[in-house]
Amino acid sequence: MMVSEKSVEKSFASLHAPFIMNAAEADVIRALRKKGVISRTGISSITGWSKAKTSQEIRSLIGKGYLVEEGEGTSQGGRRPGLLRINDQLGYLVGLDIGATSIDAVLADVGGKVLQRITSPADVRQSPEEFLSHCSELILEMVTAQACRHDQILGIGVGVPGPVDFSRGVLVAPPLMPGWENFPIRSFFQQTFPTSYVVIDNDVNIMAIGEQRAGDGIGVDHFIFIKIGTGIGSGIVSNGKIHRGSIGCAGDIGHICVDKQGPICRCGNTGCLEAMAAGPAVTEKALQAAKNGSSPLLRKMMEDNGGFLGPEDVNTACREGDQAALEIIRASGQMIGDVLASLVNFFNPSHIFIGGGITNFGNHLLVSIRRAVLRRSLPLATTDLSINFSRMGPEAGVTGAVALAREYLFIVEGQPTFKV
Amino acid sequence: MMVSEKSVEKSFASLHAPFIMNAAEADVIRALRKKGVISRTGISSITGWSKAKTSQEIRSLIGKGYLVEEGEGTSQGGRRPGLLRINDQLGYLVGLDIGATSIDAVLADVGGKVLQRITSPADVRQSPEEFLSHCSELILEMVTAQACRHDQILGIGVGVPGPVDFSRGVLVAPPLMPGWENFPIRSFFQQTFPTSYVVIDNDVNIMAIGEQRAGDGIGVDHFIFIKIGTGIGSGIVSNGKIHRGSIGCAGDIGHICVDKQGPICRCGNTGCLEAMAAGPAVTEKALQAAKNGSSPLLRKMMEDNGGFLGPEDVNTACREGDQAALEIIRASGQMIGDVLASLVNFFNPSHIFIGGGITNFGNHLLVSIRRAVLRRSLPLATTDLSINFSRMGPEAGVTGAVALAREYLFIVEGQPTFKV
DNA sequence: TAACTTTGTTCACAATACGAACGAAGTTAT
DNA sequence: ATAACTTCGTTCGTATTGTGAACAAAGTTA
Repeated sequence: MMVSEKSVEKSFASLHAPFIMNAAEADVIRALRKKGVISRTGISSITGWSKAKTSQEIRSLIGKGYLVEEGEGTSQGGRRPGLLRINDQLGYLVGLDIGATSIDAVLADVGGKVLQRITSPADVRQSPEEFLSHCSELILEMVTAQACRHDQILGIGVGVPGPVDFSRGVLVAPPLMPGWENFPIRSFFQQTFPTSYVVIDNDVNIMAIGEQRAGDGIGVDHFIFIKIGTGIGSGIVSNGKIHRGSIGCAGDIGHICVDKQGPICRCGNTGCLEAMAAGPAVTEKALQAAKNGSSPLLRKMMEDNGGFLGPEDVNTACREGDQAALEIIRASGQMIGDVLASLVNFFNPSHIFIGGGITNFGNHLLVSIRRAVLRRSLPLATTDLSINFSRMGPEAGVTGAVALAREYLFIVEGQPTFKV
Repeated sequence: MMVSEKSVEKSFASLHAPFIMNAAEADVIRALRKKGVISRTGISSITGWSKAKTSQEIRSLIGKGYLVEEGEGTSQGGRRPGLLRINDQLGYLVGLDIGATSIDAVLADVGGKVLQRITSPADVRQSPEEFLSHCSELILEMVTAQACRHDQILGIGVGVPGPVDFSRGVLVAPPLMPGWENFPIRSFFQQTFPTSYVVIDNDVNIMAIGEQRAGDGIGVDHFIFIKIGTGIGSGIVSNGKIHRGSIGCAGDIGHICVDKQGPICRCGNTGCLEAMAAGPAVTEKALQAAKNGSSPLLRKMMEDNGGFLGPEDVNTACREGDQAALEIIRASGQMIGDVLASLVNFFNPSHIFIGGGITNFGNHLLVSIRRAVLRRSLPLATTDLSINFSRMGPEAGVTGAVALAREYLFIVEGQPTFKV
């Protein structure tokens, strides 16, 4: 009686994160993470543990509900292997990508498979409480839609547009959202989702993580992810790990100076990359071209738009062969490329991924960036360098947020912050 | 008989690197590395192993000759602890810092204590065989002077002025020493010193390692070490580890563009930092000032020198209050600072250490660098940033080379490249 | 149908690591 | 000065951990 009651309690409790395990079990989980579906013998040969021990640990993990059997594989000339996988029904993960004007949220299973995605307009100038309550509602909306319980949310990964003290999980002097400084995002979410582990990171860092876990950055040790949109930022991966810097503001390349005689930036300095080459600068130049007559097409688009032009208008004009628009995009690409050239010399990455709203500017932008980098970097640093748009599109952020949360799903005895 | 013979053989063989040990023994060694001299109980509490097990492993390590007893410590209110330390007589390490015109070599014991240091002029344009033979002779000279055997050299750390493929231990497309490309430095040294493990790294990287292990960089996770001399280079530490980049040329900031209208650099581009702010540029500007009459003092020094001026002359002139010399140094500092400002935004280090020949230019240079960085970097990135000269002087390189070699002294069963 | 192969479990055994007890060496309180 | 406590390190019995060998299960191939 006693024993059976205890075991029932335990199997229920085990549905709540974090999942505690020993080192050998962690090896098994790691092997499963890598391979997805694999046999006991396969796990044994990956982990190095004997077949006997491996089998035993797997029995334990199945007992706890972490693993499930997934039918049988094909015979390799003998008995068919019994396949195993991590129990995706163990619970759910949430990824949040907080932008200045919108929230991107996904609900995924513990395997990282996205079940639902929501995008919602929002204003980051709201108070953190209001804004995050909105986020919680979005999560609960998905929870309801997917018919799961809110206490099955095991991890929440959050990307925010500002510098983050990663270990404390708070924003540090964020220019876009001053009221958020030191706001305890982690405990806010844990009030509503007490079963979940909450990780906060910079928005570009989570995009880089997304690229590293689910994009073309898999297996790449040194790369830079550039986000070009309203601002310009970057996520840095060094030796396979995110480089966040001393106080978490690494990658903030938007305010690198490209021209001391340039226009004044919102940061107060002159000639910042962001002020000269990001979205607003591009549309500003386009408006000038429309007004001063150098581009009749842009002028027409402006008039049709009621006096406004967006980045996508410049792109359209460029596609239709408008020289002024092309020149604006080229100039932007060259300035970005000049900055990247310095960073390539300094950091020697093997890949640069470019993402963010400006991505659909297409090849003209990419070509000018590449050309500038090739011209100004050391030949050695560029021989093995690829510069490309991220193929993950707008999903890089939330994908990375989920991947980040997923890292902290399991906890190993003795090791305070173990990542599987 | 058999047994005793065997054990003699074993204890002799154990004098040759690498020293193989199990995981628990490695924990003991690691604790000893950290504390230097420590009791058995102390090791037990650091490693987490029980007193019984710790004692046993220590007995084994003493038996192998890796550890020695170091008298007794002071009582903490009970029996006096028996102190232990790593056996410094185990063998010796060599650090080599190869410069364009000189070799800096040290012989150290396995504790890292420098026993002897030699500096010798050399020309890197020699063939690798000639040059490295010269290095070997220097090492043997020290070996003789210190009355140790050449087969007691257990590790050689080498810093070379060029990009290094660290895992293969060869230079990759080095501009200063084209004939060295892919030359097997490692096996060259192992012919003469078959008992030693040879590690090759970039010259600025080993300076950064020196700063990290024995200088003000101890415990600093993110820093940049800048070397300013004939050229300008940097060593990068991210998350406590050297960042070498995709092909090993990370940190090569000398060819970052500071002025597109600037003079032509030896790399072929225009306006590189190196061409505008490094040693040769400084002396060139000083010569101009001497010739065009804007500095009578420099003119006099030039004439006394037979038409030449060195960086130290500019420094002297500056100290004596010469305005032209001061302006030259300030301009150099500002350009370096402007580049560093970009790197600070990108990398967010907590420390920048400046070393190399130009270091003794003193405060004028440092102040202008700091001022430029503070003006052009994000305030957030500079709040916690310290920019200082390295206090290790010309010994940073060799110290780092020894530290690097020392990491590979012990090898743990199963783990291919374990660092203690 | 017999002879291999591969998978996974069982079980006895070896090794590993620990706790408790103890001896050794010192310090502090009375 | 002596008793009582502390700390250090070793010894030893024991519990735990992990393994290899044997075996059972399930299939494939000659």
